[in-house]
Amino acid sequence: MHELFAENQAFRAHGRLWIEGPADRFLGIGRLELLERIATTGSISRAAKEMGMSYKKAWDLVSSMNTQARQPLVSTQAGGAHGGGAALTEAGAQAVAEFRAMQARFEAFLADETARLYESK
Amino acid sequence: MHELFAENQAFRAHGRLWIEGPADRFLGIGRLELLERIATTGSISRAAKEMGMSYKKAWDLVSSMNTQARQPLVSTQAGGAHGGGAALTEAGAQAVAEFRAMQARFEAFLADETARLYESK
DNA sequence: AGGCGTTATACTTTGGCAAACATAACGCCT
DNA sequence: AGGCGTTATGTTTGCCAAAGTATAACGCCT
Repeated sequence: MHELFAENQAFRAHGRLWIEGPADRFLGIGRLELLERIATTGSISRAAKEMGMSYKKAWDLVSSMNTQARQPLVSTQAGGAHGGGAALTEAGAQAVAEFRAMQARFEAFLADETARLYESK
Repeated sequence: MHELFAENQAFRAHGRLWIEGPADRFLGIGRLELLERIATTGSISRAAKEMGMSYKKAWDLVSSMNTQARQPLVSTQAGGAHGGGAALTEAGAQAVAEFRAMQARFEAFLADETARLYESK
């Protein structure tokens, strides 16, 4: 047992991981979740509502990702059947898959570091 | 070369790492730097000034760390020679060393993930 | 043609939090 | 005793990012 950190595992390694783009933050856990919900709901507004996020904020995030990436991650249509909608592009689906994997490796790293806090020297 | 991320290495994995304590954030890169400067300057106020941080904020951070840890990380004296001062305790020095190492492993992880963005599949 | 739900974008308001300000206490030192 | 630089703590101010409000355009569908 480690001397510094208390016996009841009250200390844990936490963190945030994201990909920084040419202009701005490009993709983090929040944007990832938004992309996933756009994929399942077929619309930015429904994805935003599910996350308790304003449509404006969601749209700004999508815009930030689309303008930074070589190819847009989300394709949109204003008007049409059901008023329009949005979907992931090929590049969008690929970005989701890659960042999910990166995030999983990060969570393994954090679990490892938390364990290390309590291992005897 | 990867299809998603542009040719000029404009995308990089970034992140923040910290140790969450029983009540609150316990130790991150900002608090670490503060502790290190307390060690070298011998005072909270000088450490804060070096970092462009208000004394109050620095004191609040020290207080948060001292109350969460089993033993205080920083010992202080109000009044006395030169008005008083502050120093790292044994536990404080140990916390600095351990978190420095954790942060170094994290930076290696980030460099690895950045490289992975550009490796061919 | 008009309705609907969506995307698209500008403008205004608000809330939370960091910074600034203020004050007291402490204990050596001259 | 009084000054000094520090710790210790409460209160106020200000800022800016987030949220909210408003409006327009789009294109299927009845």
